[in-house]
Amino acid sequence: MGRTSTAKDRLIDAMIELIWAGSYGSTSVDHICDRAGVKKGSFYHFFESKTELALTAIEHGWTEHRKELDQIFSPVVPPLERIMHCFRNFRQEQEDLFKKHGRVLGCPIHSLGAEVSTVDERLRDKLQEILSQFIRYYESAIRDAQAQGSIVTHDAMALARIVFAYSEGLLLHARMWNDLGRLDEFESGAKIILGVKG
Amino acid sequence: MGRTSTAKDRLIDAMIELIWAGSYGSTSVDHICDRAGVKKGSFYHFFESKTELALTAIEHGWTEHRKELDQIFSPVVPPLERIMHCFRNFRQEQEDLFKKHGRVLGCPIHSLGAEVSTVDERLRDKLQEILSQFIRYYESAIRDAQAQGSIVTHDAMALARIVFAYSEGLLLHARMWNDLGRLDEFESGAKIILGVKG
DNA sequence: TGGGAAGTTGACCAGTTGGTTAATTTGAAA
DNA sequence: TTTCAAATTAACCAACTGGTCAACTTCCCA
Repeated sequence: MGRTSTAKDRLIDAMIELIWAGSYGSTSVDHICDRAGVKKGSFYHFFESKTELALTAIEHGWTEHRKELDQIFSPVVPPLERIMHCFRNFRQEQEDLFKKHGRVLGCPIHSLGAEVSTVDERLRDKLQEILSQFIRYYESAIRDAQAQGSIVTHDAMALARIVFAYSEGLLLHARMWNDLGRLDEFESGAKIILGVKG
Repeated sequence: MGRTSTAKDRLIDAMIELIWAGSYGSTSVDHICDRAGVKKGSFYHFFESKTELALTAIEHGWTEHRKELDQIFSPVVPPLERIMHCFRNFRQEQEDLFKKHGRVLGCPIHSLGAEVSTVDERLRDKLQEILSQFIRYYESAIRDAQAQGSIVTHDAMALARIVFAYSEGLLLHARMWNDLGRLDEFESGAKIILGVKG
């Protein structure tokens, strides 16, 4: 079997951190290796290319995040509460990152998407796939809310897309202004969009 | 006085195009020079650094864009029509870019902001400034709509921010999916957010 | 206990990065 | 027509880019 190693995971973690804190372009293979405590030779032992590691890292991050989302969006929870809880979760996550990095980092999928979608189609496809999955959480919650009568809409999907676009926009602003306060509007904004009072 | 030259403008145009079509990271000084038909020595004759050119280019692009916005958001136009017209204008602009580049490019300020805001603070500040100015168009239109009674809200600024975040999110999706169709929702989405029927 | 698969290492590569320089050409204005 | 400030050019730089490789070490498992 040969020896075992944690280098692969360390590389994945380093990649996620560096892209999130900076950008894809600002994250060089050397930086990744330094951060992970891995020599470049080992890097290319585990990954074919930088793009390949990015792909793996994104996939890995999403798989982790989905676990949380599946709990937050559990059908057991009242539909609108799911969405509000999700937003509160975003805010908490950004707060934790702020404590660690001294910066609001926003959503890595979107920041990365904005950067690479015209440049690297394999990354773009992967990011698309993740976002397509993400929006389904909103979609089904909104559909449930509609069925339950807590909101009124004739097009749950359209509403989900608005909420989604809105949340991304807000996260991006929080990153650009390095201001957690921007995320306070999350819930009130969602209520306005969904037409809920309170 | 010495000789005159258009090289500076050509560099600015090339920078805007390349960043918009790709990213800041994917846009090298050599690429810019090639595109502009300018030698690197001349580049550094006109600009201190790549960042300096980016700053100038962004400023220049915004100055141009503002001319259009000032017309679209003229107080003479009914307030909600201003916003709808602005969105139709976005869509038209993206359509033109699509014809030219074969890609939906989205909003360069946001794509760039997502990429560089944690990395280059001078660029970040400039982008912040532009976005802060932009949102004022929405803000005053919404305030006018409120005064005029065509919408009901107790916080025009908050509503403006929602519309703004939403529009950015949508533009980013259009870029990521390379799909102009995503921009069709612009007006209907804004109407839902603003609580207008139709 | 030892064989061998798996992980590690550092030296190496060619191409690109942002940026510099000194010499040269140009053309607007006096 | 001269002048000289401004523009152009090509050659150059060190640092860094993503990526390769052959030799070497480790340690799981039979």
